[in-house]
Amino acid sequence: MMKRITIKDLAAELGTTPSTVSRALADNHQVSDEMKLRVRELAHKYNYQPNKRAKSLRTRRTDTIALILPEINSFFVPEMIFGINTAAAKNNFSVMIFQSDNLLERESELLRYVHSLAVDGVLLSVTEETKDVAHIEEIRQTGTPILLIDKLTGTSNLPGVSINGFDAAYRAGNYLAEHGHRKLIGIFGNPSLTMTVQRRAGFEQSMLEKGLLNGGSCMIEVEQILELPSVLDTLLHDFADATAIFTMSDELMVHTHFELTRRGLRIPDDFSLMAISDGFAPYYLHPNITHIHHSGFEVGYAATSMLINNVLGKSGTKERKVLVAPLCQLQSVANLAALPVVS
Amino acid sequence: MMKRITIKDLAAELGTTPSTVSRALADNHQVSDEMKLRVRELAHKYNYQPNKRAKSLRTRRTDTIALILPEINSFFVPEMIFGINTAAAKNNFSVMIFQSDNLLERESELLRYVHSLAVDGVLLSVTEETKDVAHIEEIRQTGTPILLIDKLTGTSNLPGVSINGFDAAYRAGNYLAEHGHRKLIGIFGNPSLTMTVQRRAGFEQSMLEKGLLNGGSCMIEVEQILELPSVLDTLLHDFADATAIFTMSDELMVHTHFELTRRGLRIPDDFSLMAISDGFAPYYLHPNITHIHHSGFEVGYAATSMLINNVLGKSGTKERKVLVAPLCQLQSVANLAALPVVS
DNA sequence: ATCCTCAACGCAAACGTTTGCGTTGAATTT
DNA sequence: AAATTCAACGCAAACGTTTGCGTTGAGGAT
Repeated sequence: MMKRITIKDLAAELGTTPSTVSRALADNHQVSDEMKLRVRELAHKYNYQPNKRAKSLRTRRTDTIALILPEINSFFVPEMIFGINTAAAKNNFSVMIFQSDNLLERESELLRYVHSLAVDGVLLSVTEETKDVAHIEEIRQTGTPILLIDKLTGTSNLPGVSINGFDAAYRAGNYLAEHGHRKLIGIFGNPSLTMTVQRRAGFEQSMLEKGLLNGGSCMIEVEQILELPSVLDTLLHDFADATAIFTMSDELMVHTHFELTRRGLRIPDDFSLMAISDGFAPYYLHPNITHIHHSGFEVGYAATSMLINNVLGKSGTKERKVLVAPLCQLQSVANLAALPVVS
Repeated sequence: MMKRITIKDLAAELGTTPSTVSRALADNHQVSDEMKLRVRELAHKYNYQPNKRAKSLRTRRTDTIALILPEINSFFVPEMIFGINTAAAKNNFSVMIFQSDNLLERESELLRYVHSLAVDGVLLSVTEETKDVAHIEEIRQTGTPILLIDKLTGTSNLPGVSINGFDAAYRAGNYLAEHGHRKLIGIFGNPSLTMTVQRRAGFEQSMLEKGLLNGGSCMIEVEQILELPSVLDTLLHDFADATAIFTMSDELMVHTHFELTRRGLRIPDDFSLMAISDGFAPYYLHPNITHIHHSGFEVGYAATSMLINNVLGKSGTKERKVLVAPLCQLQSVANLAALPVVS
């Protein structure tokens, strides 16, 4: 177990001072080429690694951002982390990950905690409980940039990046309508999330414009995924003549897909299925699910780049950024419009 | 933008010194109850947050561990991160995440980098390229505990935690054999991974003991998931009378499931399907896939607990720990043994 | 010979904590 | 009354860096 070697050790062995060694390693013009060479050789010989903690104490920069998210699920989140990590790595930043477990209380704690960690910025995906943003503003006032990611607050107008949920659901509705589907079932998640509100609104707007709102279509929200089987039982009975189902998320999609095939219903023959999805699960299911691609990678990458630019002072924009999600046309939606219309 | 308030500021306002404030906040017996009260009140009034970087510089403890993994996929990894995070949070530790992109070169860089970050320990999931462990030992010699996680090295005997892949695959093979399957197809991943070697060996051992090795069964390795469709084409043709398929991972499982259903083959009527899985995807697919549950959460949690105990000096064990993966019996395996045996 | 310039380096403070040790004054003991 | 004890606090160094400024000496200009 070797002692960790410091700049002082190098200085002592070279018969110089820490300041010169520091400058030499930083390639400062104040030190001669000869000295730079000697320093570098010794540093390499001892495999010297600068202590970034000490450095950050002095420079007040840590090159670290914190990511706080409600939970780590298997759909959207991994890709988002991937995007965040690559953007961070590109800028030589590190990222620390924390979970709020969807609890406002824990979110507040973590915000204070990362502040004590003196990170350069924080990426925050708010919990379902987060309405008031006092705890966020509290940290923000200290000068630590905070950027909301994916899950934004509804009431406040804090800067953040996410996809345009309204638009995504709106275009999904249009796609179904344009493929001749007149009776739709829309399945949504927890209604207390702004994400749900927006997507539902977009879908509703589409149905309104296409004149599908009051003709055997329906929209429903399931808070717990466990409720889905029984909800679908009711739905498939009450709206048996619906031709297409839309789900606002991957989780709802895979479970809906499962429930349909479990009942022996075929996709897209008996029901068409469409979703807003991260873009992976659609390829695991048969037939591949037509979806609006909500890329976790892009959201993560864009948000992290913005935040770091903010930290580096390259950018002063503190706006909300919404990404548009492209449509990915696969095999789960039947084109009824191609058939002769029965009047 | 308020200046960050420090222990000095508190001391100045209270007419005392930083040392007393520090002790007061630490509830040290050397300071009077009255002073403690005054300090706490002021600290609360100003919402004082101690600077952990400064603290860690002095105490030589950062309460942070680093996690380095080859990639962030959607199957095993998210749950493992979840497990790591909860174990860390329980001990008031933070975790930083880095990706090596499955490159040995990058792994070395990251190892040096996290060392310069002065983390208290590191969780390392090695790349497929990692044979030599010099770069790992280099950091280890400095006193930073390193624990391998999930993906271990084959040659060296560095401490680590993972599941018993041999045993998992062995029991999967037994399960299939005991359910009357005599001709099996085993599908495995990249053969250069020790994980693959072990699982394959376990499956082979089972087939050997059950006498299935040379009777129309086969084992195959696919390096790239993209190869799977064509590989299955060949397999299903050459081994058309096989009754069960085993896949060593989630990724192989979902794609195999897809390829089967795409071809109109029914599970388990035409083929039984079994896998080693993280335990989520089996429930998305129909029918639910019988699997050996390789819990990412448990692996992550166990490893992190071990590492932190090591950091805290509570434990000196530097062994390898293998977890056993329980069998989860669902609907994808037909019981042929219940049928009368045709002689 | 004197002055100025400038390259190359050292000194020391600072970042915000923790902590060993010394100091103070009051209370207790003899 | 002198000595001892002890609670409560301050001093200063230290953790490993960075950085403003001062110092040194050599070389060139006058």
